[in-house]
Amino acid sequence: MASLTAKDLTRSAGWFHALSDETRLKILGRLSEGEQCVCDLTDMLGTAQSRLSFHLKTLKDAGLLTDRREGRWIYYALNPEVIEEIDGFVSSLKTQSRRSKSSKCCE
Amino acid sequence: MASLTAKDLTRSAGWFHALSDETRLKILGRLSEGEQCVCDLTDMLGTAQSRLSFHLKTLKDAGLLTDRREGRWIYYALNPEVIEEIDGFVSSLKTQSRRSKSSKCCE
DNA sequence: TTGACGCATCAAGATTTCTTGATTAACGGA
DNA sequence: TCCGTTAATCAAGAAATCTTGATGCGTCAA
Repeated sequence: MASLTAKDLTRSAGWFHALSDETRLKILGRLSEGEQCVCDLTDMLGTAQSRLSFHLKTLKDAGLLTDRREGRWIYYALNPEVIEEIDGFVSSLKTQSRRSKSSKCCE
Repeated sequence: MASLTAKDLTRSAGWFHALSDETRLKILGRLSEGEQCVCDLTDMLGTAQSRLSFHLKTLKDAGLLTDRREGRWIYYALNPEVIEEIDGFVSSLKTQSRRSKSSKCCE
């Protein structure tokens, strides 16, 4: 967190932008149960297909999802590596926020 | 993550929106070293004062920051409680993404 | 090879967010 | 009290994002 390059900053902001939409959080919630095809997600969200496709692309472009085709269907899944990176980012922020909280007591 | 109410969803999306901007991530990086007054942040960012104020408000409204006045100055700091909540959210997503990854091996 | 299905992409408009410059409010010192 | 400083707020325009409906592309089955 402390030493983020400009590139890191852009990438991190991209992660959080991908997470900043309720529809996309619902998608992630569903995918956290495992890989899903687009058709199942469409049923769950009850939304226009192009809208879902837009949000899936947003998540995928940010690196949070992977996809694969199987016949006519396309399956999306969480990308554990990137999610670990996000977790690392937030964890380090947490650690530092606790440190700075305690430092306030002694100033 | 699995059982998010509509209200939770909105709140979580709000957190991530607050984190989705490079300027705001820089602010958080600075505040992770401890409380800072607005004037110091202005110097660091070299940006218009109203712009900084806008981003501080965005972060504060999402719950990530606290502020306090001391004479003429206003000090901002990370809000550890909310940052822990965010960390909890992302951690649970991480845990589930690992689980679903391994489940793919056995289907 | 034709038609139906599953999904991505495109274009256009609607909405939200961001930036900038001006104004205002709160505070402390002279 | 008056003035300078610090920072929030406002208004307006710019830019980014989202939604919708239409279109296109790949795949499978008949």
